[in-house]
Amino acid sequence: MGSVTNERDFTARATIRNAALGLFAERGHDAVTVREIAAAAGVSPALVLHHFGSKDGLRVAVDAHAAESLDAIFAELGGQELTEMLASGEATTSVAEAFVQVFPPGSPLPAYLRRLLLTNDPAGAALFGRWYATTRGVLDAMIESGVAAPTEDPAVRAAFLLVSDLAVILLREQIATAIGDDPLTPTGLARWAKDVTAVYARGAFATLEKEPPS
Amino acid sequence: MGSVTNERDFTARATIRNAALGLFAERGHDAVTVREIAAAAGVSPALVLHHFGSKDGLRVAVDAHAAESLDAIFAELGGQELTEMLASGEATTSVAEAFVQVFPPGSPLPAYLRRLLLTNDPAGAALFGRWYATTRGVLDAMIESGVAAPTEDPAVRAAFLLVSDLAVILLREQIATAIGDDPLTPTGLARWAKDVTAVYARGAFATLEKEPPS
DNA sequence: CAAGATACTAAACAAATGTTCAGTTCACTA
DNA sequence: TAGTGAACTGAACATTTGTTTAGTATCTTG
Repeated sequence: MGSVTNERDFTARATIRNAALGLFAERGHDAVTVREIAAAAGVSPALVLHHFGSKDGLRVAVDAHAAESLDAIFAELGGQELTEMLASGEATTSVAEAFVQVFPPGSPLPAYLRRLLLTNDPAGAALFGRWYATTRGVLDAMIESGVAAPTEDPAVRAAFLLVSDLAVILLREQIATAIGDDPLTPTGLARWAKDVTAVYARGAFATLEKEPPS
Repeated sequence: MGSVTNERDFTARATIRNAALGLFAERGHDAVTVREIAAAAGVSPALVLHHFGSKDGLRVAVDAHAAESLDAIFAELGGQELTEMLASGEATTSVAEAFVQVFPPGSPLPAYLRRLLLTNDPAGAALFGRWYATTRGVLDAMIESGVAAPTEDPAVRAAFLLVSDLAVILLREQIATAIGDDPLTPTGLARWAKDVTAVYARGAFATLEKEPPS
């Protein structure tokens, strides 16, 4: 339970939590009132407090729910697909790609992930910590199997790869206006992944050792 | 005027604006009250409204001031230093590096840049737009002069380079706990820049043409 | 120096906010 | 069926919020 694509929980508690997730993601915790959440969920403001104790309790519940959903996506990357990817040699270890494949277009989770990582609350820090550990493990495995290039500082390398990937989600809107495609759509992601893969494969500086063939 | 390192404006208006800048950066616009800003600036709450009309007017003024300071930093990168960098071949076109060199350790501007880029207000979008245009120009110049590798999609390439750089500032705290060094200190940045430069120079995947020696 | 504007404050106000409480409906079970 | 507890609501409460207003000090300028 807890998947985002098929949400089968229609209890009032879940409805409230989902309404809060959407509003929190769009406008931030402090800018959203309990009354707005209640109205969006179609219940009375008192019921929100009845189920979650306080507005902050609701925030904690939404954080946990969002973190669980987000972890489910990331787990796919670090888990099963790693073997396939190592075998095929394809580099599809991208959080952004997983987002596009799993989430419906209007999902509030990308925007909520943004809030989660930017507000200094422990839920965001814990999420990043787990994702970093997974990234580090994948990177080590890739290096050992000869897919990824070795590096003197694998801690920084793993952080750079993760962070560059998350930046697509964090700066989604800005990237969209800059390149003319939303990077969290199949079309935009295809453009993005192609060029980023080129950088990861050959770098971004002109190769000084070899002269370019043309 | 408007530099951050030497702030010579000691008028009450500037004091209030700077106090608001710090509080906004640390806790977000909505979580900070006019009374807190007034207390931090050592003035009465009414004076805040007297100078800026409303709390939202203060936010706009702080946004403009922060954007001006941030633009001043970025302008150095895209402007004068570009020529030197192209001549020397060194790759120091990093916003993060400029931050470390220019800002005092406890500067609120990195955190405020974070808020600026995450809240969908026009000031952040405009800032990113300017920086993207500059990055794009620098990239084109680097490609033409043979420093940077050509790419089929320079719009995406420029966005990726800018966004990967900004991510260091956006995810500063998370990176710090992950790698054990604050990337916005000279020590941490040195580690970061070294490995990122390696990726930009040689990529992150193992080169497939040559078999690994082991 | 006179006077007008500007900087500044204390106090109060109206609206909004999180929260509480008494009471009602509903579901399940003994 | 009677009853017990949970789900749920409407209304009120206390506090906090941004803002206003009236008045005082301070500075500038003729």
